[in-house]
This record gives sequence, structure tokens and C-alpha cells, in this order.
Amino acid sequence: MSDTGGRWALAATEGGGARLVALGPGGAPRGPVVTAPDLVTAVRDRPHVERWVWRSTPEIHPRLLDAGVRVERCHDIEAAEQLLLGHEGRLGEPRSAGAALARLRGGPVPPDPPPRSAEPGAQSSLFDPVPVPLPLESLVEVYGEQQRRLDATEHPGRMRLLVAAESAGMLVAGEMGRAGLPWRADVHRRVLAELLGERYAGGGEPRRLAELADEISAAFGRRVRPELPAEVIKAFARDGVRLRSTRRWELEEIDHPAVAPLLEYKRLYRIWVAHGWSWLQDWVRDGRFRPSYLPGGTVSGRWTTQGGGALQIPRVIRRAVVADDGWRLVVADVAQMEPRVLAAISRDPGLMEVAGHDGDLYALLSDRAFSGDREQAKLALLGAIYGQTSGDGLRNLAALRRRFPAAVAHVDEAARAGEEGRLVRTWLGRTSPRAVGRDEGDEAGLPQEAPEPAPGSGGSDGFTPGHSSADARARGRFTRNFVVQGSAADWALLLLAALRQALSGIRAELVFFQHDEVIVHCPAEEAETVARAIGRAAGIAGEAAFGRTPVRFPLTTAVVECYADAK
DNA sequence: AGTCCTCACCGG
DNA sequence: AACTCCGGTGAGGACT
Repeated sequence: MSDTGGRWALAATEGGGARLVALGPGGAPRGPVVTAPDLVTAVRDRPHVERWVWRSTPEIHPRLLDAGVRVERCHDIEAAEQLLLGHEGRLGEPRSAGAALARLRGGPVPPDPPPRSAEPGAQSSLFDPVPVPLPLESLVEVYGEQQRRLDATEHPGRMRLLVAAESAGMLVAGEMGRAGLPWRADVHRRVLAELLGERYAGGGEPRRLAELADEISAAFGRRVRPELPAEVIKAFARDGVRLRSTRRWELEEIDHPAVAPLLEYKRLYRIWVAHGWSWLQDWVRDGRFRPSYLPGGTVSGRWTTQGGGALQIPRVIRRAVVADDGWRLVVADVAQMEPRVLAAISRDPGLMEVAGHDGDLYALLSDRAFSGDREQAKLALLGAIYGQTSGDGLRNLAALRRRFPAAVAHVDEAARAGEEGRLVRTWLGRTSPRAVGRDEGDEAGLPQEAPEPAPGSGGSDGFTPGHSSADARARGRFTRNFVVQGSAADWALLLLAALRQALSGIRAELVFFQHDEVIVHCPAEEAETVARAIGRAAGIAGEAAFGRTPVRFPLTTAVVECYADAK
């Protein structure tokens, strides 16, 4: 092996420099500490390093991206700390490298800095308050301890994979935020004009919304502001219609001339406030929408974004997502991801057989257990995953349980764990938080294994094990869903990591990721290569995550110029 | 004036 | 047919 290969630890120093050292097995230094005046050069000069160990990807990675330096892999100490704390049932304790060091040495543990507020166009975290610089020696110490803690987890191999995948996700997030989603502001403006009409100079509602508001007022015979639910409910009450809320499905039930314009108003109002002209102004620059992605932003491991609503782009607005001239968008999403994941994690033979085909999973499922009724089969399975408490899904659960006992038992056991106050884990080991809203307070000293009463705030009196309080049942639905949704997130993370590897060396760029869907922007001539690479990455992810199972993760892939044409 | 909560929507 | 899981976003309004 080359002298520069293997793992290296790197710590940033004041003024753009770095100190770094090669690591041996177990994470101990196996060479002299190098002091480099320039961090970027130090990394660029060591292309054979297999994994960089650093405090936090947002601290280091943006500088490398600025200089066009790509790294193969990293170990993000703070991301790893978060996962390890979770596995240890200590989610909510400070996750910074400094906090990890303090716990290790027994000093006072500094609280984490408050999360950054959404800032349109903010590139990475350059403006974050950077905590005290952590010396290389401290970093290596924390890393070594993390290795020991990884060895102590329930499934060390899986947990190591999770930490590696989360770290890869941090790299992908940085690169994707940098690349940006191709966005045609002119197309977006045209769509807005078609839907909403002109804007008035005063900055108030656009024409179409004003017209609808007038129609609504006319239907009530008095001035009603449709964006205020309380006012709408009162107006209906005067006309003898009682409403609990102004939610769409509730309005759809009633017969009143104001309903039709009101529903249209709500649809358009939503687009105006969430993805209208001011959004465009704030978030689109130089033909790109650049959200800031946060891997593991939710407890289940799904990503979130900070600002910009990148994970809720309405379908009509997708018309503005257009590839550059001569380029294409390769849009791929997994078909029926959650039932396939349930098959893989429960190892239910019948469900694995059904999930072992690329075709419509629900159709196959209905052939096997529901005498051909696809909708019933789908509702039953989703009901089992979501913990449905009523309706058709529940009725058909019995049939599901007969045919796929291990699958149903798997989610039932997760629900029972939640109800009893126990923790549950995804397949790779991401762990549920102990209880709702326990992110501060004086919980220290509570026994690990004892169910924990909810902290005093919030009007909830917690739950009592063995009694099925509403809180306990809600907790059960959460943990039931967590094992499936979270394991799906495990898989998706591995897909991203594999795809990132596959795209290195060509011009294609990952530009979007949303739970079960990726978009790659590439020259037209690379589109077929990219489409095949995504399919291969899905297979690699399935086997890496869940081992050898018959379960397949087929992708629906489209090569398009406009995102809106993908479905 | 700033903070927190609720509502309602979007999307998976 | 009912509205169960997860989260982000903005506006309004109650509160300090």
C-alpha cells in the first residue's frame, strides 16, 4: 500500500492551514504529524487517502469544493457522534466533537450551538459560528473512542456501514447543494402568470386571488378574507353550516356556493406564498436552485433542507426544472420502496418472494393474498406500516397476517416496543429517540432501561407502561413506522453513496435527492450511462444494506429535459 | 418588537 | 374511505 493511503485524520487550524496524521488499525496515529500551511493543498497532495477523518464535513468540505478537490470518503466525527449517541439511548446530548471530548475526559460538556436559521442562498456553513478549534490530537482521541463504541454496538458491521454512509451523505449533500438544481426563472414566472395572473404594484394578492376572494365574499354576501380560517368558519356558521376546520376534505363535503372558489383560492394561495415570486427572488440565482441539505435531519434518517422547501416542490412548479442546452435530467425513483424494505428487514419468506420481482408489487400481493384486489392489498400493507387504526386497511390486516406473518409480526413488535417505552432501530442501527420532546431538562440519572415519563412540559402526563394510554399508542405508531421508514432511509443513503462513486470521472452531477428519488444532470450523451449506473447502484445498495436477499429495488427511470415530464 | 403556537398546505 | 406515519413552510395571532 502506498504510504499516503489508508485513513488520515485532519484538523483545520487558524488561517486556512491544517495538521494531519496517518492512522493505523484501531485509529491510532502511525506516523508523524504533518503541519500544512494550506488545508486544500494538503488534501489535494494526498489523492490516495482512502478515508479522511475530520470533525465535521460542513467545516472542511466547502473549501475543498471551492478548489475543485474531490475526496473519496470521510468519517464525519460529529455525524458519527450523533448516530452513536442515538444507539446508546442518549439522543439529545450535545453531539459536537468538543462535547464528545469532554465526555471522554470527564470535563464540563459544552452545549451545541443553536441550529442555523434558514438563509436564502447561504453557501454551506461558512458563516456558522465555529466552535473552539479542536487540536488534531483531540480529534484522534475522539475517533479512537468512537471506534471502540462502534465495536460495542449490537451489530458493529452494520453500524460502521451506517456511519460510513452518513458521512458519504454529508459529502453528497455538500456537492449537491453546490451544483444546484437547474432552474429556469423565466419558465417559473410564466407558470405563475398563468396560474395567478398579474401582480399588482402594491405587493398585495395577484389578480386571480383577488378575483377569487371577491367571488367568495359575494357567495357569503359579505366581506370574508379566505386566508383566515376563523373568519371562514364564522361565515359558514352564519349560513347554517357547521365546520370543525376549513381543511379541504371537510369543505368538499358541504354544499355551498363559496366552496368551489374557496378550494381554488387555497390551492393558488399556497403556490403564491410557498413558491411564488418572492421565493424565486430569494432562492434562484444564475439558473440554479441551491437548497442546503441536511442528511439525517429527521430522526428516521431522512434528509431535510434548510429553507427553500426543496423537498416539497409542487408538481406544477416542476416545469421550471429544465436541463441546460444539450444536457438531460435523469430522474429515477424506487417503486414501492417501503413494502420492499419491510420484506428485507422482516425476512418474511412470502413477502420476500413478492418483493423479488421488478413488477407492480401490490398487484402481485393481491394475487397472493387478496384475490386480485390491488387497492385492498395496498391499503392493508400501508395500514400495517403506518399503524392504521380504522377503515379498510384494518379489516384486511387479518388476511395480510395469515399470508405474511413474519412481516406483520415485525412491525407489531416495533409498535409494542414503542408502547413499552423501549427503543427501536433501523436495520443498520439508527435508533429512535427515547420519547417525544426530550431534548433538554434534567433527565440525567434516569435509568437506561426504565420507561421514561415525558418531561413535564406540554400538558402531557406521559404514559404508563402496560396501560394503553393515547400517548403510548401514538408512540407505538411512531416506532412501527420508524423501523420501515428509517431502514428505507438507510437504503437510500447507500444508493447515494454508490451513485456518487459511479459518477466520479464523468461530467454528470447529482442535483436532487428526495427520500426515494434522485435527479442527475448530465450531457445528453452520458444519459444512458447514468441511467444504468443508477440501476446498478440500487442493486449494490440493496445487498450492502440488507445482505443477500431475493428482494429487488427496481427503479423507474426517465431521461427528460424537463422534470415535469418525468411522470 | 420578538417568540412561540396553530393552522393549512405540500410532499414522501 | 378516511385522514393513520414523517417533516418544511408561511401567515396570523396570542403572548411576553
